[in-house]
Amino acid sequence: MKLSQRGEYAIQALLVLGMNHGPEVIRIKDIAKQQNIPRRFLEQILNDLKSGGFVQSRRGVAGGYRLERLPEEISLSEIIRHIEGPIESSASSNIGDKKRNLRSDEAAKYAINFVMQDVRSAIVGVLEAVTLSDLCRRVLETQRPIENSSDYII
Amino acid sequence: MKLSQRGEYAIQALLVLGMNHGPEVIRIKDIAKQQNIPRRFLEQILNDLKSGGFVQSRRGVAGGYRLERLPEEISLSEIIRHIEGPIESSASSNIGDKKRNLRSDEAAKYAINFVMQDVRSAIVGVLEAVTLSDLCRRVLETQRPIENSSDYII
DNA sequence: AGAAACTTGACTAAATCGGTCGAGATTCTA
DNA sequence: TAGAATCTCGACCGATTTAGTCAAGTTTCT
Repeated sequence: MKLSQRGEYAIQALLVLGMNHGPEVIRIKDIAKQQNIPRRFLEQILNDLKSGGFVQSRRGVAGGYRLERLPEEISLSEIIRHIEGPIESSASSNIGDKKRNLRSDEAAKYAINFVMQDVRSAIVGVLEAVTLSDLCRRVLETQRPIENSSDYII
Repeated sequence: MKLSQRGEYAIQALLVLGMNHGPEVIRIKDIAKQQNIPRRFLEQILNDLKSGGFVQSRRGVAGGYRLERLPEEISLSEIIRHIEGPIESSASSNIGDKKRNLRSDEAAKYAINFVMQDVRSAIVGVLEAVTLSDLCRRVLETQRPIENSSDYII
């Protein structure tokens, strides 16, 4: 299970928008700079996220992006499914429910597909449980681990 | 999580060898025909499985392949790991244990990687639990679902 | 000796990936 | 109302990966 660069960038961008969640809008340029993402590439990705209903945009000189939904209501599985295509491949539905009189290669593929379906369920299970705001929290913890630490007295 | 064609063929081939497990050897040609796999491509794959210690080969006119290990002792995770490369990407180890003073893109990547690690564990968990012989059993069930069925009386 | 099989490594066509680019549409501000 | 800043849309491109082919071997049986 490898997350594509595109997918990782998408989550990074959403993470920035999630960290600065509010009515105001953030420019592509700033996201690109902060997260070190190629700007033109990020344009594509944000556009895609917009058509997926994850973000809103404002054009013009004071334009930019903001989240369209609450960070608590966006799960990683949705993001990844939209950006990388469906996690559960539809290949299984070819044979699907016949289950009888299969050629031996079909029988083999069917059995393999059965366990791959379990794999995909497991993946979705994990990703479903993690929201954008969960991820934001983790970033905060990572970035400010020193506050309230006892060995930080002058 | 998409299984590559190569990976699917590999499992299909092992499945054939698992179904006919014994001292005798099975020809590439027959596996290819039964599973409808391009013969030249299958040669490559079986070779790869051989170097991975999954199968043995015999050359010459009465040659062919057989399993090197018992079907009960070959897990899907091993097969897939060998044929598709490691499931757990090593990308995480770049940052890994610093966890402090990260640039914001590093912090984001770190958080993302954390959950992806969970995803990979979940995948491995499923694949680890399924052996080749489990898969063989399933194929048998699929191919002969009618035996002992009450509506199969002449 | 010859046929039948595996072995090895190079090769190729097509798809995907990561990314760039140009030209346009919108909106703010002076 | 001009111009600058910003998002928008779609075409394009080079590198890598994937799926598969091929040729020339080597080994073994008969």
